[in-house]
Amino acid sequence: MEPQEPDLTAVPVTTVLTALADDVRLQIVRALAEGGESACGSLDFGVSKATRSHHLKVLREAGLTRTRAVGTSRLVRLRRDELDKRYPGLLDAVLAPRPPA
Amino acid sequence: MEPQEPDLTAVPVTTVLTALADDVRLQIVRALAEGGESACGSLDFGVSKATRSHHLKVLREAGLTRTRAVGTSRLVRLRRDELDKRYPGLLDAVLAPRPPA
DNA sequence: ACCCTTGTTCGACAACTGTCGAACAAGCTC
DNA sequence: GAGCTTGTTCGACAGTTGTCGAACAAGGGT
Repeated sequence: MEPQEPDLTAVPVTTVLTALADDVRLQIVRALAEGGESACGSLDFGVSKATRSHHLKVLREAGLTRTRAVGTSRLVRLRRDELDKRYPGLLDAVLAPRPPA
Repeated sequence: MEPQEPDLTAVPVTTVLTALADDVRLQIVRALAEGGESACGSLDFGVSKATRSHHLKVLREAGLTRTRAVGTSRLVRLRRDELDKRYPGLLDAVLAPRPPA
């Protein structure tokens, strides 16, 4: 049971949307979109590491990210290309900056 | 006590995504996108009317739909233009048909 | 070997969510 | 007005979710 990283065609849209529909996770995705591959530890958004680990798992299982272990760290990256292919425009739409009002 | 339909700028993205991240609601949105303004009653997707009413409320409060009363019915419609303006590409991305595999 | 760093997993808990039937409200039609 | 149609609201209930601290696991450095 290692690759908890599903094929995108096997993930329902609602699962992807659910994964994106959380503030912490959206911040993580945004950070990954802007900063590229990052260590889990650098993705700190004010929750405990247990909670962060949970959110990263949700993202991974929704097909949004890939994780690889390097030393004691784990590097996480967004599956941008695949996502853009299966959900054209989705990430752009979600991550786009919006006028505050 | 009119149904409240928030200004889109007042709705967090996560709220919109949460509203879309449900199978029944997604079917409703899809039906509205394809069929235009529809009566609540015509939006039957195998849940009780209480549940359907709940989902329509979630959509309305997320700024996705508008509702107006006509006789004993209520006509619901998608706030397409506003949504496309605030979240360019989002609805297109979510509603687009996807290859099954 | 020891410890420190980095993460994951394990309960536990409160909050939220989807669902239903029943009761209620408001408007048509007879 | 009586009754029907169309929806909403009100508990209630089970399931899911976000959160945490604590325990655990694995690697690296000294």
